[in-house]
Amino acid sequence: MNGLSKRAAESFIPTIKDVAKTANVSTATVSLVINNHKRISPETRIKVNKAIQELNYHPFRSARGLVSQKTGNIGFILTEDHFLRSEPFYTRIFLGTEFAARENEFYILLTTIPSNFKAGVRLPRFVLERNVDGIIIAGKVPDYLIKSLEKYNLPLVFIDYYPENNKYSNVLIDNVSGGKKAVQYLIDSGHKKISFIAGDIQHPSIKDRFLGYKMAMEEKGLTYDNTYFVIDEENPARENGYNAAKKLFGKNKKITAIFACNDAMAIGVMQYLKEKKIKIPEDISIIGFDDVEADLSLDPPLSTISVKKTDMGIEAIHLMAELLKNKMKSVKKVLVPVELISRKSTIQL
Amino acid sequence: MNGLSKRAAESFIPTIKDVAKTANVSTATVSLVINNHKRISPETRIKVNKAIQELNYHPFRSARGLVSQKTGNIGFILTEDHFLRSEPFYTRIFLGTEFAARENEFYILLTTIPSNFKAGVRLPRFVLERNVDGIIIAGKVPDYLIKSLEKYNLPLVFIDYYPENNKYSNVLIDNVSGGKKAVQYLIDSGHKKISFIAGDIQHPSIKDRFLGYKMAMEEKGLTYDNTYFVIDEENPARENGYNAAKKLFGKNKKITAIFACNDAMAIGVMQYLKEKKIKIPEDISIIGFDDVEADLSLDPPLSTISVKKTDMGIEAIHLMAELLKNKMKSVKKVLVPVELISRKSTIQL
DNA sequence: TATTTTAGATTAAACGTTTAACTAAACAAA
DNA sequence: TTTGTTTAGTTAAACGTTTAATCTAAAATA
Repeated sequence: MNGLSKRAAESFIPTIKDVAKTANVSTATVSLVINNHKRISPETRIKVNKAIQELNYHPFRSARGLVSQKTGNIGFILTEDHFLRSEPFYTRIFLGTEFAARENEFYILLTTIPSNFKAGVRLPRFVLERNVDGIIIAGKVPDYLIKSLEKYNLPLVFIDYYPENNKYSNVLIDNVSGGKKAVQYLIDSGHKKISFIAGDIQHPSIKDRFLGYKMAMEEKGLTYDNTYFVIDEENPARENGYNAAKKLFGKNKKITAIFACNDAMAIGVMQYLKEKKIKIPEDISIIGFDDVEADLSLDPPLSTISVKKTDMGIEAIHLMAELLKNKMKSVKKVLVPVELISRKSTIQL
Repeated sequence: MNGLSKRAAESFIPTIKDVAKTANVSTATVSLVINNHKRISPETRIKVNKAIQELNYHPFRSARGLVSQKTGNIGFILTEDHFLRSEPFYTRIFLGTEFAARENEFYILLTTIPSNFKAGVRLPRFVLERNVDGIIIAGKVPDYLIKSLEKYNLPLVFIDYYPENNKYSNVLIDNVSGGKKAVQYLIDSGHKKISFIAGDIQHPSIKDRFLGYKMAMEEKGLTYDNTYFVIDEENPARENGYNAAKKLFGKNKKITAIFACNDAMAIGVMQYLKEKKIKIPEDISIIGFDDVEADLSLDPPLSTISVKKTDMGIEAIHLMAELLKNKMKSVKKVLVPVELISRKSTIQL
């Protein structure tokens, strides 16, 4: 026998006790070395580290978690809707967090909540079981969720959304300049009668895209009125893009270009135009926002404002890392730039 | 004071003790109820459950983990190469595991390892810290990794790869019938001189795709010889597709169609053909394997054998769940079907 | 009735860390 | 010399569960 723990029989996994015994110090000392506490002499430090090396010791995460109340995990919350939707937008953001988490020594726990999360629905398991140190929330979620989470005092970081009270750090798309770029591009291509189509106009991101639209129009001295907009759709989904297009052409026949608040709606619009034998882009140019995979398999491929989804996830992890380390409480906001992608759904007049 | 734990002052998070006190039983009893042990009378069970409800109690994961040595987490290992590559293939599989994990009450911890993992490189942190109950490995990984993992006695499930000893459960693409489908399709389109291009021909999946090629050719009574193949590229990447195409046309001028072992190589081939002003599909038809996002933005879009990546991840979680529940030790293998996707890179002769 | 078995609960130890409180030694100041 | 301070380490409790061993009362058996 080597005098080490009884686990020695099977494939030996050392504990802090084994290290202490080997280095001839107390377990407390080993712990202090691991967490590199100041009050350890260089000699002891070396001695203990040698033992750690020798035994190939690594602290057991669960044991640490129990006493320190820290898990090393970060929760990521998406609505079911956002997780399952055909266009992978939020899942890309999620992958971005996975990317950055590796460098920051975090693990990400993903969960979804019902899109209509409300009283009675239980919170994510990782919250209840206290299995995360902080939470990243991507996309619009019900206010009630945020209220419920607040009781747990976990740092929260939002992506592509922020609750009204505006007291959390977040990562946002530069929606205003995205909207502006889209419309400027259309204007530069010779369009003057440019429509804006949206759903969920209360959503901060959508509002901002609309703002970008208006700014671009006004800067170029172009006028618009209500017959240019259909912004009363409930949510910005394909079918509502279709419906909006129908409404639009019911009230305005002179439009030559459409800026849809996102690609999903743009796709719906295209479907409507096709049914009505309106040619894209010859009769109507159309540009979306988001740059989702589906854009490429459309006929014609959709021009759009591309959002750097991976970067958003990365930025969120950076924010979270700061929150967890510095305990910094100041709210920080990151704007992620966007890029115009010109494909075949837009044309020079 | 309510007589409950001292945490009561702040936002109160109950422990098992609080539940015990409230229900007037021992903590052991509460624990037994939670883990629904048989030897608990119905009355006690009800009483305890009532207390649990009342206090909104949820066991602390770390504490459970410490004593039970179970974490509720599953590790997912990818080589860096596979995580970062432009075509999201393995990340799709990963998302599949995330999808199924939700239903199975697992959390997935993702990590990457250096593509050339070898002695001296440390194992994934979640292994060392004993933070997972099992591991899913996607894509080809060095043998040394598997050897190293074996010491930890964790259930292993492989996706799209399996080590030589063949003693682990795994989820594989139906590569043989995929290869067959691709080539049958070309033959049905009138092609007779069909080339096969590959890298890493030792890889079981690639080998099987080649096997499918041969079977299809032979079934239709078509002959082939070495001038039809370039299979000595090191790995199936874009640049090697390019190189392989160059070699191919160096030794065989009569080819009318190419079956590339995957889309990455197919893309490389297309690049070569373009440079040489060889028209796709008029002069040469080309079909790939995998169905990655990039296929759609090619000119022309690439015909391919589509692999259900999400399904592969889901199946892996199912296998893992079985392993963890039943402790079933028998090796199980799942073949995921594939589908021919005809785009514009192939033509009827 | 006396004895054994069983059902249902409890006691107490254990899991592997961290950390507040303590101690002993070395040193400095008076 | 005494007293106080600093440094480097130890002791022991605590974190919140699970579970083997034990206990007790009731039920079953002889």
